[in-house]
This record gives sequence, structure tokens and C-alpha cells, in this order.
Amino acid sequence: MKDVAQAAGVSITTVSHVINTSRHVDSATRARVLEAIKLLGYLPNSIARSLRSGKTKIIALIVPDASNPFFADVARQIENIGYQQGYSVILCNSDNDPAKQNNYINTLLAQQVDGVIFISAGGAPEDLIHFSERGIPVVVADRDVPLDLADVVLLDNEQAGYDATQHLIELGHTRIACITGPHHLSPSMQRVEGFRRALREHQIPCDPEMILPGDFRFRSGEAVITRLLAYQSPPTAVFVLNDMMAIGAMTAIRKHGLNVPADISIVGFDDIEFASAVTPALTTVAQPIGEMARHTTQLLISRLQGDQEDAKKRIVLSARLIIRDSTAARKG
Amino acid sequence: MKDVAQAAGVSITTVSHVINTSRHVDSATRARVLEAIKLLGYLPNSIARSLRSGKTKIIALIVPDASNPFFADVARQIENIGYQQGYSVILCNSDNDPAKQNNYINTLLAQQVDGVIFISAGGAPEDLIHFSERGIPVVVADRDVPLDLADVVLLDNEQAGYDATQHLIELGHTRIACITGPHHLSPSMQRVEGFRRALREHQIPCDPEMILPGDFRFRSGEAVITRLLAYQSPPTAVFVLNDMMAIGAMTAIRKHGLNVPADISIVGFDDIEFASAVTPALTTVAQPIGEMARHTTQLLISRLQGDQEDAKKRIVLSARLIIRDSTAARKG
DNA sequence: AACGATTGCGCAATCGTTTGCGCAGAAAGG
DNA sequence: CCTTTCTGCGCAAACGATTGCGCAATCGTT
Repeated sequence: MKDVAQAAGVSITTVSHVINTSRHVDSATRARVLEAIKLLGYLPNSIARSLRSGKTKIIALIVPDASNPFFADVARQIENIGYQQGYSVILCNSDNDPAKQNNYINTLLAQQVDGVIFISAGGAPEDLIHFSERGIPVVVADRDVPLDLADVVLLDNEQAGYDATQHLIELGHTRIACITGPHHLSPSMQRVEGFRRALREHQIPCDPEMILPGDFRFRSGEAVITRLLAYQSPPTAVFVLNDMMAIGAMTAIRKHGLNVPADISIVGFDDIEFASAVTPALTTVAQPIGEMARHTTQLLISRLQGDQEDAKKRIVLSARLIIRDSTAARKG
Repeated sequence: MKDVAQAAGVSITTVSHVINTSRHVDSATRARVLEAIKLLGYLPNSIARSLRSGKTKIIALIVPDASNPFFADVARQIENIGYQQGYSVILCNSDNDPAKQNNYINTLLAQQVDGVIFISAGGAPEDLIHFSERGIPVVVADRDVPLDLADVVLLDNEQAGYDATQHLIELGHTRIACITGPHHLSPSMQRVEGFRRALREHQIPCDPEMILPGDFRFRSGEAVITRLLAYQSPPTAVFVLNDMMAIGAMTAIRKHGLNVPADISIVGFDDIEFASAVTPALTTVAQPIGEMARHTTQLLISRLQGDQEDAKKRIVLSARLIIRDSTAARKG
């Protein structure tokens, strides 16, 4: 910048004002400065800028598992929107590990990010309050956390669970299992509640053996369905709380010589791209990822731009059941 | 920091030295300072640090499509390794768009990242030279670029293409198609060359109609295979240059009432997690993602730690064919 | 007791920007 | 021709850390 100033024969003050159009500069001078900038290939140092302004134009996105297509997609969309609004997004992978998650939170604090979008790996991430303490806005997405200090964007998981289950019931199934996620995650719990409510409303007894936890990853879908199939009277339909596990389950079912949906119906959750690619195409509950990403980012950015409203906002979106080929009427 | 100094009754100089253990401090004093730090919840401002030191401890990773499981996985692993070494990784999605890619490069320059790992979206990203100009090390991974200014970590794509094709030939196929990626990407080109060499060495004529380009995404696998199936004498085997398209192709094949591998054999590329999940399980060429991530990150970090060696390093890794159920001997 | 070495710490400059304040010269008004 | 108002720009103080230099007190020697 000094060099630019010298080359243009002005002070660095003027250079700064040219760059930011923060006050009037004679057009001849401006031209000289601009030329010097091109010539020297000058780029403003955003570190110094941030130091001065207290703003970094960086928002952090913390996700539990970036290689899960669902989160990958969320991340991509948030990044896109942020990018359009002039924010860089730094992606942090907590690896489903609350400790790593806390580490990241502290790094990000030191890094002076302007805002945070947080998808919890579980636990009550107490370090989040440090953000509030420092006036850094946080938006919690997808998974609720037991702390009331951030805006939240969630899916109506209970209703979604209900809808999926009802679909199976309407197909005549009564022995319906559910492969859940980890107990401590709010979406998993709520989908299970919807599952239970549907059974209850149709007077179908709910056998606790039929509700088994997985970890949202492919392998655990295989593992859990194998246990279910070993039951004396195995389920004729399974509601699996995400697509990764659902696809794992379908793979395992085939290995056991059974057929989807003839012998057993499967409903997944998320509607990842592969859901329509597997055979049979997976009936699943589609999350409005785009909407979610949009609301989340927008909420954060409006806070960044000075929305001081005290009340924490809470946005709840609806899911949509997509019926494909992995569900069918009960045999016989 | 000022507050900490005051609370501990010392100068900020001493506080700094306590934090960085950059010179001896009396243990009593040190204790007072540490206590003040805890008490005030002080965290060093890394912006200011970076400004002073010229180091940000941030490395950027530019990928063409973060929602492609292959890149998602690469990203996750690189992030992990970087994290362990004390670097934050900022993930930039170029969306296969050279313009966006260049934009990012410039943002990153302004952001003063310490180093860059670059997986090209194609084009000759001339702006990359700005990094060299400023002494910022760059490592190019996966896709070669026509500029000689960075270390490179690549797969031996030619050999991998050869191996995949040979597998099909050994199964008795002679009408073998190839669904490629965009022409301007080096991995795509090289795999095709391996494909050609295998045909040549086995005296199988190479019909140009049998080599059709896709864009590495799911949909284009469906689209291209559909064209191939419409041929008067369609292929009995197809080498698809990535798994996303391969799975798309299998889906489409089924829709056409044909069977994999009975009617047509498919070989994919990447060995993403889903490759083993689909039915039939996909025969594919596994890229050593872990090794690639490790080499790439290590190379970059050693440059960051002052490896001034002029010669650009070039690491070439080998792929491994994984035979599953999507390939079979030619009928009849 | 005197002097050099050592230990323990603070001053102030610096990194590259932004920005409040103020100063010169030109235009406008009387 | 002397004020007053603009117009166009520069000075220097921040932002929050790191670090070369140097000063005072203590210790060890002779």
C-alpha cells in the first residue's frame, strides 16, 4: 500500500479512500491510484483490515461429518450463499466428537470469525456461550442444542417421523421397526416420537425391541437390520432415520436373500442423491436442504448486519415424503 | 491482553512471553499471569498475531465439487491432518467454475493463507502464479495443471485406466465403451489413454463412437449410457471414469430392462463408499485417498516449514482394481 | 567492597490498514 | 480584496499482538 501511494504520488490515506470509496477523491488522482494498484498487483491485506475493523467477513460452519452427503450438501449450499454475500465460509468437521468440537469452537474464537453456523455433534457444547459473551452471533441448525442462546433452524422431525410411519401403516404393515440415530441427537429422538405417535393413533402396539439405535452411518444400517432379521417374528417394514443407514440396510437385506420391498419395506430419511439411484429406489423423507441453508445463512447474516432483536428466532421447516420403490403393501 | 497484564500487575510484554514461553519468566509471575488469563477468559487474537508474524496458520483447499463423495472424503482427510498439525483448513468450492475458482484464489491471496492445496476445476488457472510471486506454497493434487509452479500429487491414471480395461478384456469383452469426464481434465484424459493402450495391446479396434464424455456427475452417467444403449451394436462392457456416473449408468441400464453384469459389465472409478452398497456391488478402481491426502498435506506443510528446495516434487500414486459384482464374463 | 554476570522484566517500534481531525488552496459571496 | 465555504488531501492514532534493546536488581567472585 505504501508502494502504491508512492507510485501514485499520494498518501496512503488517499489510497485507502480510493479502494473503499470512503470519501471523495479527485478523478485524476483516483485514476493514478488505480493504475498504480494494477501495476503493482496490489491486494489489500485482509488481516490488517480485520484487525482494524474488528470484522473478518468469515463465518464458520461446524458440521459433525462432512463426508455424509447430507451435510456435504448443506455445507455446499451455505458456502454458496455466503460467498454471494461476500463471506468466506470455513468448514469445520467435528467428526462427531464433542471434544474436537470444543477445540474448534476455541480456535474459531481466537480466529475472530464474525459468526457461526452450528450443527451439533451432540453434547451440550457449553463453549458456545463464549460466542454470545463476545457478541458473536450463532445459528444452530438441524440439531437442537439444550442452550438458549442462538437462533435455530430445524426440521419438524416429529411430523416427518409420523408421516413416514403412517405411509407404512397405510400399506398394511403392523410389524414396523425403526432404526434410529444416537439417542442424544434431537432429530433422532423427535423422529422416533413421530413414529410412536403414528403407531399409537392406529392402535398398533409398540414393541420396544423394534426400536434399535444406529449411528447414522452406512455400516450401522447393515449391522442393525441384521439383528432385526434375526428376530423370531421380524418386521415387515422398517423406518430408518437416515438414507445412509437405509441403503446399508437394503444391502444387508439382499445378502440375507430377502427382497425389498416384497419381503420388507424400507423408508429412509434425507433424500440424498443416491436415494433415487439405488435399486429399488428408496422411499424417503426429503429434507428441504436448500431452504434450510437459505434460512440459516440469512438469519446469521442479518444478525451480522446488526439485527439486535433480543428474542431468539426459531424456524421450523417441513419435510416431504417421497414415495419410490422400496415400500409396498404388506404381503398376504 | 492489556487487562490481563493489569490484573497480573505486569506488562503486556510479560504476558506475551508467558503465553508463548518465548523467554524466561519467574514462576510466581507466570502463575499470576496464567491465573489472570483463566479469570478473564482471555484468548489471544490470532488476527493480530498473524499481522505481526505474517503467518496465519491457515491453509486453503480448493476443490471442484465438495458434494462429490470423492472430494468430500479427500477434504475430510486433509482437514484432519491439517488440524493435527495445528493448521485450520478453509474449504473452497469452485463448483467446477473457473471464474469462481479465480475469485477464490484472489480472496485467499488477500486473506494471507499460508499455503494452498489445489484441485483444479480445469482451465489454466493463471492466477495461481500470484501465490508463487508472494512465496505462498501451492500443492496441486489429483488434477494436473499446465503450469509448472507447484508440487504435484497425482494418481497414475494411465495405468489405472489400463488395468480396468484389461480386466474387461480378460472377461472376454471386445465391445467396450468408455464414459469419460470433461476433456480438459488430466485424469480423464489419462485414463482414456490407458483404456486405448489396453485395447491396442490386445488388438481390439477402438471405435471412437464408444468413447463419450460425461461431466462426472450422477445424471450424466444416466444420460450417456442411454446413448450407448441406443447403438445398433451396443457395448457389452463399459469403463466409466468415476463411480457417480457408473452408478447413474447402472440405474439407467436397469430402467432399460437390462441387467448388470449379465447383459453389460460396468467398471467404475474412485471406490466411494456407495460403490460397495449398490446392487450389484460395483467393480471399480480404488484411489488411495488416504495416501493422497497424507502426501499432499505433508508436502505442503514441509514447504511451510521452510523446505526451500527448488525442484518441484512430483508424487505419483498407484490405483488398485477392486473386483466386485458388476463385471462378468461376456455372454455366449 | 567492588565489579561483572545473570536474572527478570518493561519500553516502544512494528505489522498494514482505517479514520477523525485539520490544513491548504480554490471557488463563491459581499 | 477580504471573508466564507468547498474541495481535495495528509498526519497520526488506533487495532492487538511480538520482539530487539536496555535497565534494575540480585548473585557470585575475588
